[in-house]
Amino acid sequence: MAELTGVQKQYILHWGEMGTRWGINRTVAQIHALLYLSPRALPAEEIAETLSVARSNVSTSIRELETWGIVRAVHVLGDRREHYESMKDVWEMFRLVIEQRKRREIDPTREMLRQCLANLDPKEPGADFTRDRLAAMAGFFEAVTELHDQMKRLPTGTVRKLLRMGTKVRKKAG
Amino acid sequence: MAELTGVQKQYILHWGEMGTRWGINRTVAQIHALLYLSPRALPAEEIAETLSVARSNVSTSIRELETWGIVRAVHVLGDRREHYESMKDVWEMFRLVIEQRKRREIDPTREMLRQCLANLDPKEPGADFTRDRLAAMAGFFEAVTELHDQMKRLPTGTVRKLLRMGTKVRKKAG
DNA sequence: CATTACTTTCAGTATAGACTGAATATACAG
DNA sequence: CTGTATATTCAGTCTATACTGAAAGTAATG
Repeated sequence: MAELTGVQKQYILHWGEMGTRWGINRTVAQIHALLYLSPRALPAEEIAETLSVARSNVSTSIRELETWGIVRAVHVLGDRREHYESMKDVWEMFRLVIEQRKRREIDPTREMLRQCLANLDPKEPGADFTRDRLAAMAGFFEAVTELHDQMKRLPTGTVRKLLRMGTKVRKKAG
Repeated sequence: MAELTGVQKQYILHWGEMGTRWGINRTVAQIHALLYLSPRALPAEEIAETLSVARSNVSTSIRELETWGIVRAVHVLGDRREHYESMKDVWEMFRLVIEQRKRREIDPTREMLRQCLANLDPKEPGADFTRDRLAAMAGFFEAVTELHDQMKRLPTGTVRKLLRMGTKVRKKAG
């Protein structure tokens, strides 16, 4: 098992920390960090040793990363074990994560807001006020969804191009 | 103390749930939801009763919301107690939260990546590979920062306008 | 088909962070 | 000043979630 370099340690610890702040399990994030920096696919056993976590914990965490679609198992000739590697395209990685978090969190929230607006009894005291607040929030989430859809249609690399165009775009819109 | 309507309950519970998924304390999120839907500012006592949490818990949570800048104390004539109200402008609210999370999480990550690139020993095995990975990640975070800066300069409402222009913008960039 | 290598599951344990309530601090009213 | 209303702090408790290790499951090998 290769020891971690100082830089790897720094990156992995930070990434784990950031993960927790965004509702992602620390170990899951650390494993992702390790694989992202690894030039070769690693077997679960080695991941467990390197990060000092239980083998079973690696198993569960890897599965989570696989469901995100940012880690996959590969096979190495002459080795029965699964080896895991991370996707290397950072933009694609975040695109996948964002798309899925949108599906799991934004979409249900939009649905909830729609439900609330539907359930709203106009005879309740303050119903008008409540409707305004719900509608404003719903509008925001619709916009976020719109933004996401627009981005999704862009081929990789175009977002970066758009950013460079930023100033011009702002002028047109302003 | 006013009882919650069904719609309020639904909204508050969902909002609390979403909070936890994004690393925000459930109670903090629930209090925000309650205040957002409330047509009048509420004293801490009433918030505690309505949500069935300890008065002290409300105190702490309110302070957190105040540091985000999305809740503030107001005074009611003939009442010594502080009453709390939420900002109602949804866009501004999210702008504040995003700006601060960027400062707390994106900026330190950029810094960490810079540090890592600086600390990288070119004699270490695989240093070139590591540098590539770090640089790619750093590029992404720079882009996110750029995007954030661009947005920050837009007056409220313009983002919505831009979204409507989306298709045209995509053509220009494509 | 027995053995070995590897992976997953899961019941129990550990732990970080949330929450409570009593104690303390603050500030207003009389 | 004294008493009362309100707000904050903090030590201890609770709880949701992460994590472990043993047991069960799966699959390759000889």
